[in-house]
Amino acid sequence: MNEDKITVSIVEDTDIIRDALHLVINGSEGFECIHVYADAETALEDLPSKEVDVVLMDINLPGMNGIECMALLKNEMPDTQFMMCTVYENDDAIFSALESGATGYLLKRTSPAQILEAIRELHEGGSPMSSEIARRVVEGMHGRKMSSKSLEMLTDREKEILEFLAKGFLYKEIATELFISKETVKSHIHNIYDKLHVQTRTEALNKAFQR
Amino acid sequence: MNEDKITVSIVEDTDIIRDALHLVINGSEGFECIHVYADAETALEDLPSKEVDVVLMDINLPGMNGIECMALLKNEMPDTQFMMCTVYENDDAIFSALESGATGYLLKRTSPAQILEAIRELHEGGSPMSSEIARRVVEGMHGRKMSSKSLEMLTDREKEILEFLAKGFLYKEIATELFISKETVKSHIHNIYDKLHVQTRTEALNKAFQR
DNA sequence: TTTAAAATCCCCCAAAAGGGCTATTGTCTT
DNA sequence: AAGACAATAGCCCTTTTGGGGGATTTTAAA
Repeated sequence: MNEDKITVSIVEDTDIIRDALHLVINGSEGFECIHVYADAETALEDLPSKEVDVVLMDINLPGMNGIECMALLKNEMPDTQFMMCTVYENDDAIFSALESGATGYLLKRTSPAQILEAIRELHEGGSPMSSEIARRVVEGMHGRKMSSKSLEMLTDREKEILEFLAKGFLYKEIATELFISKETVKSHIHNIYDKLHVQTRTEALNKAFQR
Repeated sequence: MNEDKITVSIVEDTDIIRDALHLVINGSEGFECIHVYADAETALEDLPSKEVDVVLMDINLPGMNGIECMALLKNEMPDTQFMMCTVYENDDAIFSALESGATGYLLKRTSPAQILEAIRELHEGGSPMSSEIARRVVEGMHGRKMSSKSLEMLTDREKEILEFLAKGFLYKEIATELFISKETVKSHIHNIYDKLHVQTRTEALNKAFQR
């Protein structure tokens, strides 16, 4: 009877919000809120022994913050989906949450109906994000490929060799890979460094890609 | 009278789809489709001289593909928002589109109503993505910080030195920065390489960060 | 056809990186 | 007090990098 319900846990320190979420979720067809926690430490103790589909995690918690807590929990519960649910919309919080394993990210002003919809979407394999969040994420990716400014001066061959440099290949390995001599590889790299105004491999990679 | 309309252009080679989008957009309150193109080359010639809020761009075009076309257009029209609209959902297409400047990414099976909603969202500063796409993007970010598995074995000092390695510092520069000898830096790096099972700086950085 | 840009290769040489090994000094935990 | 670990530092040695040149060939453009 409830094998088709989506099970949810909540980690949220503000009583009113926690209780409201609890009520909304339990009052909705197809959802069941099975645990609530007021802080990271309690959640860390109790949650790993349970099975739950989705965890709604606040970031601003007393003591350990929600991102760290989520990162630790995700290790022990790799199949559980974590949705950050917070007022923070600064890039650091967003990126470190997503990099640490969150798959959804909602702002607190999201309506109950949207939260339920997001939980369902998360459970079905999507990654619900408030649209402002999505934009931040996408903008974080812009211009990652090649800082076209410097890179467009590179020839195709040079870009090809740059790819190998990025993979950490030795000159002689690149030479073997491309069926050319080590000296030629050196020449190309010399030209690449000239064009990018750098002296070392790492500088070149930092300039060529965004990192 | 139409300063509040969202102006849209379409680049799409399939006649039926192009016409259908055209009709849907022009038939909807608040939207106006002002140009349509059947291929990248024509769009590149004509679009930069126009002003348009949103461009719907197909990826699979005859001749130049939509991603390249969008990258070139984005350079000349930095304020225009580009939404990729395609059947492709492989990671390469998604990432290179977003890295090249797209801010939205829809799959073709999206309904007309959702497409209109997405255009509006895009125009208002969001980044509409089909949920499968969002998940791919988010998964692309997972584990970017530090592959905690290998990195948690590093001491604080070692992590500190790793940061300098990432910036491309020479051993002696790191030594100066940290007020220790070059030999000590070398020792730390040696230990880092041991723990990460690598032999070179670039390998270490590739393993430590996700790139 | 002349020119220019790419791609190819070689030599010399110095600086940097990295492997291996040992050793001292703290600090913390048993 | 003993053991473990971290941070510090040094020495010897090899490989890799990267900076200078210079040279040839192929390809593309003017």
